[in-house]
Amino acid sequence: MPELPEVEIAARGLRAWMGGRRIAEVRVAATRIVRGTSRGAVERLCDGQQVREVVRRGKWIRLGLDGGGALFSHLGMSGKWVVRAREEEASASERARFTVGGRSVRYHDPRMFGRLVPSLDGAPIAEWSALGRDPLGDGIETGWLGDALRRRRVPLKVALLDQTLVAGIGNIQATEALWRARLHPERRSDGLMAAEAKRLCAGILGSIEATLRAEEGGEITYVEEDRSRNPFAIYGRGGQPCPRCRAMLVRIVLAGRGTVFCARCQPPR
DNA sequence: AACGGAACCTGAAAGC
DNA sequence: TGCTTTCAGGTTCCGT
Repeated sequence: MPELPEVEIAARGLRAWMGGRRIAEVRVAATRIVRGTSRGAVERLCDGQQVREVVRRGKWIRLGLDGGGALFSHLGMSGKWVVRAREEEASASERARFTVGGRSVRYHDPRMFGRLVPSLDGAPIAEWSALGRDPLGDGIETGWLGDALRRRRVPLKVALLDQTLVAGIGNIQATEALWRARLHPERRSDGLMAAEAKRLCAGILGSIEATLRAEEGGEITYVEEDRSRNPFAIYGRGGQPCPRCRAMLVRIVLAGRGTVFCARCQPPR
């Protein structure tokens, strides 16, 4: 599912396909994707507008339009931006279509958890304003992360999933970052030593960068669409040996989410 | 107030 | 073989 690296790749795609170009035609097919307002509102906002910039923060993308408005995009769990020839037929999961530069930029989202949110004056929507630091855009550093974690009293995994702390981390990146940092997902966030916060900071950035390298280029495939192409070290690998120490990877449910970790190199405390 | 769990969805995989 | 059930999880909402 889309987390920071996948959304970053989507933003790069949108920038290449739409940046500086005029939207000649818009069609939003699924009302559920828009929510709160009508699909017509999105169509009226974007129709004929030039895309001035494409910015990503966390798992959100903001398309800035030359008329002053903006369109915000969240991919939910199965959203994807793709480019197609204009004449190519719509797939069953197509929810919106933007004709730009002679090509067709399409939003696919089979499960429809994603959202397209119009902002008439370009002002940030509440979800965007609430986001914490973006590891790539803002950068994160050890001292800040350690302080922020110590102010909370939740399992580390829960803290990492909180978009108001570090924006863009989802279940996969949280799992991978904790493994890289050799930290147990249930360790309490207020009990971290400085050295551990340093490892976690490096783990977050390392995992995001590794995922970006593994997934960039070509059209993106989410791991649950094709499990044979799992680029992650331990996500989705419960019951298999830890790639670092060969102990059996354990899968638990934490905060309602599948959580894989190595009981040997991610000790409970 | 904070926290857990359900709901929202559909396609794929597992179970029978 | 084919139908049914379970699972996946980002975010919001609701009940305790």
